[in-house]
Amino acid sequence: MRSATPQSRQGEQGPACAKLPQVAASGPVSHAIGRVARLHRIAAGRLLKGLGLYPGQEFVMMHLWEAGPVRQSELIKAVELDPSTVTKMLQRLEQSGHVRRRPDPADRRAVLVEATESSCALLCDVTAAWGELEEYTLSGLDPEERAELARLLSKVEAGLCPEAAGCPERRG
Amino acid sequence: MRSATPQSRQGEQGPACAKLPQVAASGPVSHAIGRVARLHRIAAGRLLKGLGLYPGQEFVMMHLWEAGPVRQSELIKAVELDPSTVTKMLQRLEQSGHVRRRPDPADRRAVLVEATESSCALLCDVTAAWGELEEYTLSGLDPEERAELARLLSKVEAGLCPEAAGCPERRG
DNA sequence: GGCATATCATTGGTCGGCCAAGTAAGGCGT
DNA sequence: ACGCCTTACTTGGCCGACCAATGATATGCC
Repeated sequence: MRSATPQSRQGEQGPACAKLPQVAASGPVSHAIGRVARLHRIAAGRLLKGLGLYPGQEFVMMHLWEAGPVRQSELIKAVELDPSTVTKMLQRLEQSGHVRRRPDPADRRAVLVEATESSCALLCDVTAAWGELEEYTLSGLDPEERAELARLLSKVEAGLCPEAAGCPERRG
Repeated sequence: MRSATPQSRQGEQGPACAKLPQVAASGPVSHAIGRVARLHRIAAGRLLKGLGLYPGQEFVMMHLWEAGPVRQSELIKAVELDPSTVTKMLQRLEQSGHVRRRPDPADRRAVLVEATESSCALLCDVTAAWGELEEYTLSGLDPEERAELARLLSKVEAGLCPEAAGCPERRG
């Protein structure tokens, strides 16, 4: 109801346009998840920018730092992303010198991926940035709330994740 | 060895690669937010797919359905996205017939956006899908947990959002 | 051995999302 | 009336992320 009298043309749209009181209010948690994730990602982006990484790449690098040279397929499983996403990310990470790739001698389909030495210098910075992000995200929540949030999120994740097969595909 | 004993080559990475116990475990909530949001978006995508919408577009359409013809700048404020994001989304929504745009007679810079009649037929479906998504997301949480999650998320959002100016830009 | 199938990775395309820059038009102040 | 700042949108470029389809290799089965 701000500018532009909302019902000006609204009522004329047709019978199918049953006016619901508060469309946007439906699914408050879903909305919140989206917005929080977006803001969180932006914050991550800022912290990572100075380190030469883009948001999302930290996960890959962290796994590489932690696990050493790994097969790409394993990396994909670890970060739980689409293979094509990882491929493209690795191409960019390779080009920016954070990662090295070579064919796996034991399996000519596979590719071994490892963090470069220079990238290892980032480990501490990234870890610090990540910790800072966590703190920034949770500022304003006391320890108890933080634990509860972590618990609830992992519960939601569990409900969202494994049922990829049985999740609602169509309505009805 | 195929799964590769994790420490096989690890120690050789170099001195800069100080081994941290669980790099990935740092920032558990941040990790969870990212993963939950991703899964949530995928679920939303599935539900929306049959309706001809892509995830993210629902917010725009919902606002248009609710508010009627609005200035694009107002839409941008409402959905809290980058102007360029909204521009491109609207171009696609216009092309797919969900939205109509025309210049604002009162301000020749501005553009008025409104949902098309045909798109209004989707209102109920989208609302239903959105409700289903909410339910699917929260399945496994009792009412009390749901309320608590909503509360915590909005607290996190509040902490993340307004301090866009004062948020951590660099480490230190 | 030889063929069907599964796995690994890549390519191409599409979207959402951001930033940075640019254009166009209104609004002021003097 | 002129210049100047602000607002409103667009464009181009880039990245993460998905899906679908493809080419290469391994492997299983007969």
